[in-house]
Amino acid sequence: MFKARRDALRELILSKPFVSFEEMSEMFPDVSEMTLRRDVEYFENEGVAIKVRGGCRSIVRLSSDSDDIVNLPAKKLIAEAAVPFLETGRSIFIDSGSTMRTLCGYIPDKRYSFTTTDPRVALELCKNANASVNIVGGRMEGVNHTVTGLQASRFLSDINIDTAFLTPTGFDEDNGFTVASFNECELKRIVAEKAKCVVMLMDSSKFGRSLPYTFCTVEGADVIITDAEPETAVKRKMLLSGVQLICAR
Amino acid sequence: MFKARRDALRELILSKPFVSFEEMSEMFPDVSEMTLRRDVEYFENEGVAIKVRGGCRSIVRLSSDSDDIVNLPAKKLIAEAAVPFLETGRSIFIDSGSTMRTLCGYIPDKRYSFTTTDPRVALELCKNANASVNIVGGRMEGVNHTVTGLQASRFLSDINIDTAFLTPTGFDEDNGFTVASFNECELKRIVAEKAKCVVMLMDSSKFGRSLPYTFCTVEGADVIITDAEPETAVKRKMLLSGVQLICAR
DNA sequence: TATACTTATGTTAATATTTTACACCATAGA
DNA sequence: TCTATGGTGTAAAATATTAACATAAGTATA
Repeated sequence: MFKARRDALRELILSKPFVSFEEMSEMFPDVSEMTLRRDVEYFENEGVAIKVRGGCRSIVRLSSDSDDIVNLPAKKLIAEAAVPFLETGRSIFIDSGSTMRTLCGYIPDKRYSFTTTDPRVALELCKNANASVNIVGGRMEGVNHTVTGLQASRFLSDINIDTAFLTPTGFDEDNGFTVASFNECELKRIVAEKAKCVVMLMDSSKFGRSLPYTFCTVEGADVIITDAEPETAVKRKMLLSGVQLICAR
Repeated sequence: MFKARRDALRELILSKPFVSFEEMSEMFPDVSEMTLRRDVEYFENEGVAIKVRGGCRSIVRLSSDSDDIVNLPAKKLIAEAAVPFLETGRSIFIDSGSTMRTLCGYIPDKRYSFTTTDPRVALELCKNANASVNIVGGRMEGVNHTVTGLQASRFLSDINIDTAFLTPTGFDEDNGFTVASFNECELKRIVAEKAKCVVMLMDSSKFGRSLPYTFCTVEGADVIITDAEPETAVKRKMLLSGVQLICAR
């Protein structure tokens, strides 16, 4: 029955932003590519996906707010590399920012339990029917749309965090991971300290930039995911600290 | 300068769901198709459009949450009528929902102090540089994007509310203002009880509908703003309760 | 149960698009 | 002025998509 195939295919498509015909063929080796093409055409008519060269993209995964994210291609690579660190049944913290919003598009619809300080991240995550989404309450910063303040700190102190996905505004060897605002730093620091595993997502434009407030040192991170090799000295320091360094490309 | 071309092209792309390379070439006969291809690639990286066979599609025209608000004209009238009840220097609560999102567009940029349960409302309010915006923390409901749960209740109990702008899902004479979910009801009830002034925004489609959970009675409201006269009996009851009834038209 | 009919699928050739690679030109900074 | 950078054009090469027809598998009707 072709219905079963379509259902499985739909799930695959909904689970990530892009699926190639190659992947589909791998998943369904017993039907021809032409059939899969026709399936995709069907999904396009259904409004589930749109056909692109080489495969298709799921509509729900297209981030809705088209505010141009700088360095989007790098962030996409990083996001993809970060997905394997998600674990169901654990408490996962997702930071604020465009890198995290990009990540959201790559998160499959499984029974994850999320907490975030970014309302836009929360909205994206809510598209996943199986996810449980918590948003941290508090004062919202007008510019970067992150929640901070006393209420936010209190909120966080009440919950446990297994894995935290964080992003800095800058990073260098001496000061570690830094941000521009005190409040934001405070929040991230709490999260970094509570989390059993800190996964730092950082595109290469952050390298060599240092901002006033450090929320985490190199040693404080467990995993660093980036899109380019850092300088040798920096790299050595990371590896000596026992950090797992991933260069997505 | 290629910038002018890109800007014009961006506008074209944003104006409709699909633009073919043919159309683009027609619009810019003096550049090669290859250049337009490269432009489209640029837009794809920017997150503005996605390449498809034969041209490109604009992301804003696809995004799933370009949710058409039902009965928008009525909601606009109601929103406009609600603005005079906003006061600077007071703690203002804004409910979740499309009526409230409509309201946001009418709020002038003054030194208001807002608290809301709706992340989309929060994002809208943040556009006002002078506003102070607080978002209630807690569990986010996937469907209607409102925050509820124990954390949310606790959050609310810590703050004062002067004026609360609320919306019901249904309203009738016997049951008052009702909603479909227990958690949502719980939250609204807390707000309605804490607020010194309850302003109920309700388009006429809510009349005569009754849902399982009542969060506020007619007497509990101070102002009711709607777009059509309620039945005489209902109207009499409202006026006898000392409620200020406003029919925006 | 047999028959016709619809629908899903496979195969391959024809077609169209996309990419690649390289050359060229203009502009801006040294 | 030289050199580097980035935008652009051209055409061939690689690739993907479509179209057309053939076949199988269900489905409905007599």
